[in-house]
Amino acid sequence: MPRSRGNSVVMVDVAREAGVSQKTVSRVINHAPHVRAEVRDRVLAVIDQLGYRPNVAARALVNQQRRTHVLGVIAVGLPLFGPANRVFSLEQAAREQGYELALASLPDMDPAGIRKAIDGLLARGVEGIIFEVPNHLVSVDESVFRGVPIATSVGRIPGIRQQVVIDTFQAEMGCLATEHLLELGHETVFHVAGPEEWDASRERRQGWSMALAAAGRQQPDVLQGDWSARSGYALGQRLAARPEVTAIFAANDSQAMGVIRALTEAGRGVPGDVSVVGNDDVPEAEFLMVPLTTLRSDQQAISERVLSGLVALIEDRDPDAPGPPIARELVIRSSTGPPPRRPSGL
Amino acid sequence: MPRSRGNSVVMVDVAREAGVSQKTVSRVINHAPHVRAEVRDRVLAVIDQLGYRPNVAARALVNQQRRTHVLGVIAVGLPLFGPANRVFSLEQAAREQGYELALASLPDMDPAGIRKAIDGLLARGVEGIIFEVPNHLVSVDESVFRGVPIATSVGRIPGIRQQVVIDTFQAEMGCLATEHLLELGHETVFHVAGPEEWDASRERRQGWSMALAAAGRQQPDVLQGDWSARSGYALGQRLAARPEVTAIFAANDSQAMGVIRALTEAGRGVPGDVSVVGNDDVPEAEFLMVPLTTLRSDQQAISERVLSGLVALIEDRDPDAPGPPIARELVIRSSTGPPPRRPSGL
DNA sequence: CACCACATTGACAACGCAGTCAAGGAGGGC
DNA sequence: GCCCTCCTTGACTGCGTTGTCAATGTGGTG
Repeated sequence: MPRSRGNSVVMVDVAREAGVSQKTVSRVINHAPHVRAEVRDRVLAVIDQLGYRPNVAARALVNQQRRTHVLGVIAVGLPLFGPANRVFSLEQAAREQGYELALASLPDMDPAGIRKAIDGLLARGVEGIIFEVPNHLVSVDESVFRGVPIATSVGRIPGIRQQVVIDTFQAEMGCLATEHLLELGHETVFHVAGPEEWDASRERRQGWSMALAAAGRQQPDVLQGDWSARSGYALGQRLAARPEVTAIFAANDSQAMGVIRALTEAGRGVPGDVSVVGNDDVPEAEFLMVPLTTLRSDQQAISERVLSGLVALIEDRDPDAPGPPIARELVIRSSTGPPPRRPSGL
Repeated sequence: MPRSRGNSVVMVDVAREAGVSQKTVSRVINHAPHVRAEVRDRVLAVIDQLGYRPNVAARALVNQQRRTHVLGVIAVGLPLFGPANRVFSLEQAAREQGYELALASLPDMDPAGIRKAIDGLLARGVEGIIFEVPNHLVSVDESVFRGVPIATSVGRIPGIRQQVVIDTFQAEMGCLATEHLLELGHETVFHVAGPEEWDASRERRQGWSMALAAAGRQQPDVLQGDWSARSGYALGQRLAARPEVTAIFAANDSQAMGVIRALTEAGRGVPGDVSVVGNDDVPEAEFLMVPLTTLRSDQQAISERVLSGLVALIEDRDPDAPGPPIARELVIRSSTGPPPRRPSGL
């Protein structure tokens, strides 16, 4: 019976050993004033000796879910580079601000699953929720949040009051990519999009669309993928068959890789015949056989702002304090260049 | 003052509304027997109507940290594909078994950081810890675990009793890759390794070494990288300069990508002049310009076994129950082939 | 009809901790 | 030297839940 009373060292044990009352131990633990230095040291020594650890459950209970210093994260698509990286940088940012993260990872955006995840997080006493669900229109009723503030980097979720939204400039990314290709002299730019239900995908597409419109170019039909290299490959095969295609903006680097593979396979060189831009700047992008031109944004800054916004909301401060600027840039490598000369005059 | 008493619906509220005692509500919640169906339904209706949610803190408190159904995960290197994928599949496996995960993500293997992470997890009342720290010899004293069982897929951590270890056959992976290249006719196989301090890296290297020894081949010096494509590229450049290199086993797919880039850049074709094998089978591997021959193992099965082993330990059952077999296989694509003909006779 | 067994329900205690309030002691001003 | 103040400390209580045990009701058996 191993779990008999394993770590049963509780405050009273420390108190008895140190010859003080339980309350005094509590005071020492919480750095409360009015404890003689000598007593404090003695108590601390006993704590160390006995290996005492406060029981969070009791603490949370008495504190009436006031300060658990735990923030919840609801993440979808963790195997993807973007979300995984986001969670990682959030964790770092949280640690810096003295918070811990409770992660609920979901395979998809099923509303029932999301509701259950929120319930679970709330049950664990999180003070706020970082809602990394890729679609801000997913149907969650305000009531499921029970007044706990939330932060998101996708878009304002309708009907939720306690909410801070950090703009990640996805549309601008699409714009930057498209402008770069147009500046190189391409007639127009084709787009291999991510899944329609992801905000980031839709916004990047809008940016692409706006840039084309601003330049007065015709807007080709969009090819819709699912972030995967596989989908990029399949869509790339279709584009490779169309001679008028000379420039492609893929919504992420994985898709861009698949597109490049398909083009190469079909005998169309990159960037000689077709230019390709990705998005994310995955660590491998620089070291592919044809180094990928792509878009990068400062994930660490985004996470810091998401986090400080949420903490501000929790602590009743102004959630819109500036925070670090979010850098974003086009990284030009080898997969983009001027369009090929027209085969026959003009 | 938004955080006044947000979700103050507690059991007594439900009890009062339903006209029963608080204890009866408790029974309904916990599916305890001896509650009349009619009463149960009435209570459930009130719970739904009032939006009551049990307070975990109180629950955990009274249960003496016995059953929180939360498992801790200590993960290092989350931005890497392997660890991120592992956490994801662990989360799924946990959900299936009725557990939740509390994640502590660490940037490195600093022992102080690990100790702090364990403390934090323990403080949150986890019943077990999945120790996804890539080196099993990292110095953690048994006492910091306070009797909580741990599971790991790296290797038995010395001095810890309550422990279940799942073998992930890393050495076999190295073996398979090397044998494949030897069978193709290569004289020997060069190895671009991962960081020395990662168990997985050392084991893959051992497998490579054993396969070479078994075939009676000479064992080239190892080039040590850090999992990144960048390091693969740097090391690949050195290998590209040596004409005797015709086969390379890279410890993961990212490094393999970098190696292939370096080789190509130096004018050595893959697989025409040099064959390259990776490890992990990242989703992009199939869709690179030269589709990567690589090794794949069944992450889902590994996670299931890690989890069920840990749960068995927690529930005092046999932790070595079989569980699903862990499939691992060589995926042969285009980056490997027979060695080139010797330039001059023999 | 008496009695027993068992289903159903509730009153009360306890979990580990921090808040409240009061008691004791030391120090300073008159 | 007296009184007031403030520092230090401890006894007691309550947070929301479940375990224990007793009380009540219900039905079946002899």
